[in-house]
Amino acid sequence: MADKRLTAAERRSQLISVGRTVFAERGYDGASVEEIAERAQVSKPIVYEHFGGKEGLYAVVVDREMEAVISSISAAISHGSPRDRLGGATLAFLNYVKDQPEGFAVLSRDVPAKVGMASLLAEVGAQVGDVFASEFKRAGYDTKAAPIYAQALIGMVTYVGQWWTENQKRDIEDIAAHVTSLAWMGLRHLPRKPARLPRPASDD
Amino acid sequence: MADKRLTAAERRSQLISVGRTVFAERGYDGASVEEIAERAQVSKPIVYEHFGGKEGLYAVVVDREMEAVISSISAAISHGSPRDRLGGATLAFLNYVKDQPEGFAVLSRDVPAKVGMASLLAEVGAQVGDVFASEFKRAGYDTKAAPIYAQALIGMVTYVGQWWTENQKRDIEDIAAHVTSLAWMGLRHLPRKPARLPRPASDD
DNA sequence: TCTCGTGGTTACGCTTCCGTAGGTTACGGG
DNA sequence: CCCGTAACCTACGGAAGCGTAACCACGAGA
Repeated sequence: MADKRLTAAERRSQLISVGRTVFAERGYDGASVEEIAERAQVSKPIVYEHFGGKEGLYAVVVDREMEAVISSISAAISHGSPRDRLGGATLAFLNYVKDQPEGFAVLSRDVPAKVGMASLLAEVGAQVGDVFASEFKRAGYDTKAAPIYAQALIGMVTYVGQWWTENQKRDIEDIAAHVTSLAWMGLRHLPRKPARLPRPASDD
Repeated sequence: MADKRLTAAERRSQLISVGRTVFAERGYDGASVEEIAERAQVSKPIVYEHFGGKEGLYAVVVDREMEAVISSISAAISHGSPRDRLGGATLAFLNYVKDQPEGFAVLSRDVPAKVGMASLLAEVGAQVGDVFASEFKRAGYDTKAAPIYAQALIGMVTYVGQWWTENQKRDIEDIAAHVTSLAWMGLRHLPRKPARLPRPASDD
């Protein structure tokens, strides 16, 4: 039955793991402390003992996952040519999705406060936007457009990651290479001013 | 106080509108029938009278929004050059985000069943993937990569839409033009085989 | 063997909601 | 003037689910 008594540290670590699984499956609101306790073969107050409540456990889980993604991506963009950095970041993110699908699910789901994937991506987006802005300035492009491209790239990568988890799991490096290629070629060949779009046929 | 008695049709239509707002703010689980009823200046059983329950109202709201998005995009891609179609679809989607932010929020949030944005995008993704596949075949490219590019494009557009709602609301046509430009240029200049990515520094 | 701390448990109060049963007001036609 | 029907309400049953109070078990040292 393995209903041995664990030390506080062991139990805590186990609860974090179980909690991540349950939060990934059901989201923050949908997850119940009882289910987490039950899956850990333990009763509810233990969870309160260790984390003070649902939100406390959730905070720990999210924090750990954020840390994991950030450090992984940071390492990838720390050196190399611009193109290598773009490709490295893409691959790093997609590898996280592959290796930690539960963590990715937790971060992607709706969250109570201002944590989670949304805020992470907002920050990454702002940083990428800044990098683009300086590059754009050098090349004589409109710097005000830089954030748009940054957001577009992030959306590209994250959505592909989401898609990968839900469909046939192809080779992630292959996918990363294709996505990087699309992004890089798009950026390299940007016109100084984008072409005007056809007006929709609604009014005028 | 405007607490007049409405006809069934009027009340129904009002409840759909109020429901959309509340579902947009709180999501399906977070929304309560009581709050919807309260905001409609009506008591709870009225909602059950008209829609049979929370899920019934939700289904109607989602159905209407799906219809709106699909018809808008369909119109945009029905004619013109490939590039115009790409730009038209992008603009149509972003215009929906702009004009119906509540509807977009409802569709984007987590949902109980298999409805909502996720399934919509999955379908759109499959269709775009098919178009790309035939184009790729003509041009002698690897057709197996087509879905990747389709997903990447969809992620790009939807994430930019999301970002737009949360930040300074710039001119949507301008944004659509930039996004289209990035996508189009990326696609036009795709290499036959993407460059290999640098391996991450982990193993081997 | 007593006792004391660590790692548990059962049982409950309280709130929030969904969904429903049964009663109440206004209004138009005979 | 009266009655039926369409629109609406108050009030409740019951299920989750969070968080807590209060009580057990068991092993190690005095």
